[in-house]
Amino acid sequence: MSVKSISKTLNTLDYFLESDSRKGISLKEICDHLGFKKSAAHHMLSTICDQGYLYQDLKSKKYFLGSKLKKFGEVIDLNANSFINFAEPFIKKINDTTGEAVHLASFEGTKLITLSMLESVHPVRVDHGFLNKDNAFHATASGKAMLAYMSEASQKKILKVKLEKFTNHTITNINLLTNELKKIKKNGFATDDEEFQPGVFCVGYPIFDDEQRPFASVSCSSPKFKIITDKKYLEKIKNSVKFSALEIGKYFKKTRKKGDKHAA
Amino acid sequence: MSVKSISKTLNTLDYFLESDSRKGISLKEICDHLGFKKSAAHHMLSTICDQGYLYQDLKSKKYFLGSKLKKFGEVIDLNANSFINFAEPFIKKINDTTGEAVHLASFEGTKLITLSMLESVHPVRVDHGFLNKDNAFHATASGKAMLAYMSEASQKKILKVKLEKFTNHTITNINLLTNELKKIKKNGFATDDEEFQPGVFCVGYPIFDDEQRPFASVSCSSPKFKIITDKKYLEKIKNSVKFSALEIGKYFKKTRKKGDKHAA
DNA sequence: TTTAATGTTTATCAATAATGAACTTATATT
DNA sequence: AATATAAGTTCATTATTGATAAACATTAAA
Repeated sequence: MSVKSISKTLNTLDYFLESDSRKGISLKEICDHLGFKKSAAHHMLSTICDQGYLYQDLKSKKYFLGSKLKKFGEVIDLNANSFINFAEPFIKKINDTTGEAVHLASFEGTKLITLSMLESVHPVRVDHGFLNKDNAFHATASGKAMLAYMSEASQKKILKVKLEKFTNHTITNINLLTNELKKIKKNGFATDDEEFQPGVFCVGYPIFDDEQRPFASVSCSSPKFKIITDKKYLEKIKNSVKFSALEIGKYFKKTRKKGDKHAA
Repeated sequence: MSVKSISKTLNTLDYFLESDSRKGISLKEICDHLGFKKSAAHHMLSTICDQGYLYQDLKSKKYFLGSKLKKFGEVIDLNANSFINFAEPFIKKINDTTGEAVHLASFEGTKLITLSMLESVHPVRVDHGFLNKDNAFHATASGKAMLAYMSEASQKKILKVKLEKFTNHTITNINLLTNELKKIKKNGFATDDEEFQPGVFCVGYPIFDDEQRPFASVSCSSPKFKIITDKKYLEKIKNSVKFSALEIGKYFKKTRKKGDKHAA
């Protein structure tokens, strides 16, 4: 069960993030885009403004992001940036050797998140930019690479949602997926054979923390036809991703302390 | 009228900001601190997690700030940082010459906000750190310096809330305050004579944007007894703050464009 | 100045969020 | 390891609350 007025509120904040809100957003625009009645929206926005998450310009009546939200960024930066920075050169290395798009992923609860990415440098490139992968744990190499090494309990929680069918190749059957995960654990890496986007083949390796739990993953995406026509190409990618995944994993040997979070 | 479930939600997010949430916060702790029933809190938190603003660790069940909140920081940084950076050396200059605490303030809607600050270097120092000044427009030199130069309509909106009495000197009568604002406009600067904190005297000058509207203000806080015992001290502070306020105002002559926000 | 459009307030009513109990899972203690 | 205790989750019920629509106010446009 979810609380409707909370969803609406957070969807509204999302809208400020997606659209260019620097010149403010009017009540009307918010209602039009999110399907709210102006009266209800007004109550909602007043409440949000009271708390300082948004504010309303006194003259134009338009709404702006409140500086309080900036503080969250500062707090979260403190936590996550050092890992991303550590990983950066190794992500770059995959990108340099393969020329393909590379993604560093992690997860928050049951959601797959993208920590950083580098795009393909090839003319025919795989461009999935910052596609929302929230619910694509089961359909991506990044997701499956982590999933395979999680406890059964964690797997269950993540997979209890309906497995969305992104392409004809997406594995939406839980049993088939469980088998796939076992295979991944045996092989040490995951693939995504057009399961998320047609024509795109990905290879993903898990990154383990100091307790040998999957904390993140790196993946490399390439056009499927290249994999088919050049058998050695897949090997090249696999080697590159594997190497970087191992190197990034060394982050935890240096810096992480016991009792930290991320105990999936 | 405000929407209760929204307030609760945002208060909850605030709690993550105030407390050190890096190791997660339990449902219990949230309930204890904010006075929620665990059942209701669970519904609320599930909804927030669905939207990615928080997430729940699969094993420990504790809640963490979601990386989505980081994105707000990035967007807002883009907007505001350049002004703060521009102002920084002039804030520093006041701090250097007086040794007292200096604040750069602005406002969002009807809320007074602190953009940056430097603490006093004196042994007996005025330490109001990051005291929440949301509702202290009427009781601070920063607030009054901006208020004095706003349109009547804007003044009215800001002052329609109950004027909180922080000290015996706080002006809580709207008529007295209106007179005070007129005097400020005539003098060109505002003072806070123990109106916000006992024993603290502040001087504040407004900073105008390219349309001659008050956009921000600088203030300098010193112990009241220094002002009393050394008559020249106040002049020294006033000169220093005035100079910096004027210099910071030059920001708008260079960079700001028409049609921007902040049309108070 | 009039009209249109957007934003704000209010009172009412149906929908929804809060409740407490039952249940499950995790943690602590013996 | 077994039990006890505490924390987290789910469910059905009911009262509260948030959505509504209409009236009102303000701003922008004609």
